Amino acid sequence: LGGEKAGRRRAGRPRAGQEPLTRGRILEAALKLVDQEGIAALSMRRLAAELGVDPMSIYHHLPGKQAVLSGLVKSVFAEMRVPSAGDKGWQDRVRDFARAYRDLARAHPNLVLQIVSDTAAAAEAALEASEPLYQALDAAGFPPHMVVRAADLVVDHVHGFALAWVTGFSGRFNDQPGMLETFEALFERHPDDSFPAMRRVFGALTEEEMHPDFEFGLDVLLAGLRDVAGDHGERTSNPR
Amino acid sequence: LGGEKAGRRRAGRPRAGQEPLTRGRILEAALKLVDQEGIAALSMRRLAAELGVDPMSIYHHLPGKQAVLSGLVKSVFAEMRVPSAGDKGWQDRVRDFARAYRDLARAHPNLVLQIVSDTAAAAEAALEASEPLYQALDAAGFPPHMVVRAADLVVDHVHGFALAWVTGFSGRFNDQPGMLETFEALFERHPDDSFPAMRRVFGALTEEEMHPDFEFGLDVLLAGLRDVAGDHGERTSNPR
DNA sequence: ACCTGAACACCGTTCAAGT
DNA sequence: ACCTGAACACCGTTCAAGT
Repeated sequence: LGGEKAGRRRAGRPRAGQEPLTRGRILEAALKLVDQEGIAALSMRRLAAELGVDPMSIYHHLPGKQAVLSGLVKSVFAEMRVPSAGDKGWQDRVRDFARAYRDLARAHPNLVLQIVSDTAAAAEAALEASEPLYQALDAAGFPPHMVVRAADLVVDHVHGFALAWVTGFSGRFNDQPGMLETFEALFERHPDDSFPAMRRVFGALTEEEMHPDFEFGLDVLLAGLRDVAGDHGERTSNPR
Repeated sequence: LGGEKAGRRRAGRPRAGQEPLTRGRILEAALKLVDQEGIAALSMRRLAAELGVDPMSIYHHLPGKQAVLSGLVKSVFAEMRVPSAGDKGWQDRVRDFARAYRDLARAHPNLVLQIVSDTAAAAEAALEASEPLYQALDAAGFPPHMVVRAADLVVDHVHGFALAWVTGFSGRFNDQPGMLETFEALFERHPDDSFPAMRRVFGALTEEEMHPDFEFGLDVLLAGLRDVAGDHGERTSNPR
């Protein structure tokens, strides 16, 4: 059950024919492992086996497991591409950013927990990725303190959504057959007069209407920002 | 470095004088351990040592480590208290829920990652806790499909905020001296013409204005919900 | 019934050694 | 310089045994 990769190698420099171990090759293998088998499958020993190498060899390129995880977060952030602004209005640009970030999470579901929790690692990479968001909010004419808060809000929302999505489909919550049934089963184990609002709401819903809706969240956030900007914001520019 | 708790015990029933091991005592000790030393400190062996018991004894009350973690999530949810509705309007009731949920996260920072990611465990406990939120949104006159989406939105936002808060202060991000300095240090390692919007925004900010603001997020969300309700919602009731 | 102890199959990482 | 192997101090969990 190791990997069909390679037999034991001899100590010393790599021989002429074989490609040497590098940070890049290690992270590539680690990402593949995490994407395919989940974060729990990533151990230094397993990773080494996958690379056909002694576990300790990895430590010459990355200082430890934490560094492997951080490296993974950085490399997926580096992949993130926000569509160029063009002549779009600030709201569409905020949407573009939020969707690009969501897509990053969607591309690596097994890494989402790491992405949203390892801010230290994400900080530098996220800096690069966040500039378009700050440009959009700045272009909207919000004052600086509102720009940061609005940016936090958008990012927090993507995090919350990604988390719900990822735990939903690995747990049994957003599963194919039956979030509604899950709820009804829960209701049945409680007195009839408990949870009146939830019973009423879920009772009136189809399975499809249960699915989380990323765009709805964006609509609400943007409408809210327009509104609140009026109070605190002294909006100045960009009619579009 | 174990714990100053107890020496080895003998096999067999607990003696008359000592309190027997129970699910409750185990979870209590586990929560204390997690609160004080973090989630990484929670191992079955360490937990057993803390209880003065053989590691395997725990398995007679909880089927495994996953069950301990789920039990922890459930017990903190059980502590959650949302202020009663009184004659407050739906928006204040949504605020009450969101604040209560945030406070739960704030009370157990080391458990936040577990809370936001273990939806399976949270489902039942969260059901109980979420009824006030559904009542508020239902009372607002939103149609059922909007109630679930609005509820998801509020919960996702609290999750995102809690995550940012918890990783902020355990990493070095929201740290006492200097989020702003951290950013400036990052900027200095990049070309002068990079990140124009972020440089402008952060340049105009005081340290205090950097701090995340939970209430701002709530303001935006509620304003957005009022707005969007007008489009899709056929609001019917509760002028207040 | 409830608790224990040895054992199994793993971990991450240090350190001294090989080439 | 780069890789290795044994060793250390941990893990979660199974299983047979104690009282």
